[in-house]
Amino acid sequence: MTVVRVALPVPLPQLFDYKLEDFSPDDVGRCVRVPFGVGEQRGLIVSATAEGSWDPSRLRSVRHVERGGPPMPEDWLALVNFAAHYYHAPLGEVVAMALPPVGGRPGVAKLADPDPWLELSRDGEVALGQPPRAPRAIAALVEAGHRVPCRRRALADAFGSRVVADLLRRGWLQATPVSPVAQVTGEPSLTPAQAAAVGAIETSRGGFQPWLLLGVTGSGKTEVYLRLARSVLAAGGQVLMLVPEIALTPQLEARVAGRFPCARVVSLHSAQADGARASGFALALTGVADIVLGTRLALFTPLPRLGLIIVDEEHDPSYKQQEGVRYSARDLAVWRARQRGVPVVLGSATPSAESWLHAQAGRYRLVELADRAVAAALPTVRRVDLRRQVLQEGLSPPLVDALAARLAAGEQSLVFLNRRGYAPVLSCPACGWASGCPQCSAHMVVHLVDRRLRCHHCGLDQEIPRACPDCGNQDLQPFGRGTQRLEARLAELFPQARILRVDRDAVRTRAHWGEVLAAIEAREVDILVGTQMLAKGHDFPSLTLVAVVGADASLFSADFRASERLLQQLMQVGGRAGRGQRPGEVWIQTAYPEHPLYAHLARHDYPGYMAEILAERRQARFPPFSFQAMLRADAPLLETAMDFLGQAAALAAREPIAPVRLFDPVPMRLTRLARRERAQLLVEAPERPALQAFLTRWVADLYAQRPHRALRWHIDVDPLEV
DNA sequence: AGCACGCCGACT
DNA sequence: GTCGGCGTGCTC
Repeated sequence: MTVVRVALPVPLPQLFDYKLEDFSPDDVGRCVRVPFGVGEQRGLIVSATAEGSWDPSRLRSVRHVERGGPPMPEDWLALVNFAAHYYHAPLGEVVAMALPPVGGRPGVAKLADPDPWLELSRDGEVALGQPPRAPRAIAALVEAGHRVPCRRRALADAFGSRVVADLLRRGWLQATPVSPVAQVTGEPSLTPAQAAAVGAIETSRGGFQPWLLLGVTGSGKTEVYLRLARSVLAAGGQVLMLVPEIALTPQLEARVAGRFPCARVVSLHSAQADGARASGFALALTGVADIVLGTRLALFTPLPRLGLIIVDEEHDPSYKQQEGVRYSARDLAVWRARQRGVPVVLGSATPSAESWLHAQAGRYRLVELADRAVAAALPTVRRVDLRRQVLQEGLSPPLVDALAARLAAGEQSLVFLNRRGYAPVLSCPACGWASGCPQCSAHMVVHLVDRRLRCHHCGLDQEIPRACPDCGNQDLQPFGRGTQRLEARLAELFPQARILRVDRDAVRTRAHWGEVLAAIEAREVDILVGTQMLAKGHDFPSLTLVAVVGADASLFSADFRASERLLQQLMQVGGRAGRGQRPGEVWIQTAYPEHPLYAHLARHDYPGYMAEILAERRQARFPPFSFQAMLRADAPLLETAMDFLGQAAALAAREPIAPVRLFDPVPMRLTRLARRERAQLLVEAPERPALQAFLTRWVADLYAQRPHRALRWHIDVDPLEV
């Protein structure tokens, strides 16, 4: 009789012990179904003990152990365990998040390679006869009778899966091991900087080493990743490649798969069907997958042969999960690399302040790709001084002229405004009514395209009122500007131009996104109007002008990370310009042309501005010179949330906590969200261990509280928004 | 988080 | 007489 400790997806900071009659040691890491309360739960065995801490007479029995596949390996359990401790989340919740969804559990069959390399023998050729709809390559293969490996799926497409199954049974077709780098296609020559970067990073193969790969947009970071991947694959390793968003993956996916036709490339992201995610996970777990390409959740992929981790655009905030278990996939990637003794490459043109400081301190090694691989020069940055311009619908005359010039020259322009909708608020000039969201402390945004008012926070969607709800005035005015309004204005100014708006409202699906990219590439668009969707990693070779509208708004934000983020965003979107043969220009409309951020941007001096940011943060003792955690609480009434945080502060004050510092509980900036009032309490410490030690005690105390039933709370370690 | 138990108010 | 409000407590 063995007692197993099971992690269950319940918000309780503990494991649950169960009896397991026919336990075998490799059941550790397996999923189980167990009785829990009146119902049943699915969980994971994380350890086994001779006797648990629980009264043995009250133990219940495991109902079912899922023994259909290999258990989760020990290093994977250590990873989720670390994440649970570091982020102070219940292990069961971390496990539930890290494993693929239940509905898509792969069967035993899917654990094997679903599309293996097969080799056709001479005998097989005879039996096949004339394939009905053979692709040319396979037809040639059959005619020549060569022993050339090909994919099972390709053969099945050509001859039908029944024929292939029959040939396999007769032994005329055999599975053959093929090196993932047996074929490598489309390697261009490397620039000297790329070659140097690859050479440098390769010296660390086979051991833990974080690298910060600093490469301006267009300098060819991806090529460096692919070269590094190649040598890891050749040495029998697996590569984990993280990218910020799903929208980016189809392009990259195609490029990776195209480069290594013999490698099994698996992509993982949250938009996938459960089954696809589960089988990708299984292929990685069984060591079939050579390259795993995915968003932050892919960090939790089990990889028995892991040889390299790549985190592309490491500064991107989407690596931090903002709900549930609030983990940073980038930070965990570095931990994972250390755990497995492999290098990790953090790539960005605009590294985060955190990574930049690590590089300066020598904890990460810095490699730089200084030159653009695809274009001669970086774009010229111009600042349009708004104090000397009369704006018309948000556009200054010089900017309009610049757009007109590009249009005349047959070149593409992009107008960047990070605010979707027509106008951020509808208001009544007569009585001052504004389109406040009834559920949030925010304004409902005017969407003129479909005549709706929408709250961008809770999703509430209403018809635009014909008259003021307060005074009946029929002349309601949209205030401010969003992408829709900008698009409308541009259409007025340039009736002959083909204008395409690209934001989350206009581009809803992945397929649509692909069409949009294709249209831009085919030069079927003259002027793009878009949000940050357009800012990320796409090559638009005919784009020569990027115009930034309304950037000033985040220049003086209360969030200390706002300027870092703005600079990153502007450099990213500016990097879209001039990636073809022609040089690009970036125009920025601003009332503060002398602001150091714009000045550094104009000089393409990221390190220079980063030095300023870091000096300010050091002075103010903000991260990365201090370490933070945020306790957030929400409830229907603000008072409930504030009371809980007050109690939490009192708990902390029971013993001396220096050097940890607690701030006063405050309502969040967006206090009301979806009918819940939110407040937060910031905790800060000069060192991570001090913060962690405090959090461990504090969170245990918090779990022991019995707060108001409507109250929800969570801890956010290393919060991005303060 | 769920879910059951339990103790008080206005209905068929 | 009961349906149902949500306070309280528990889950190996």
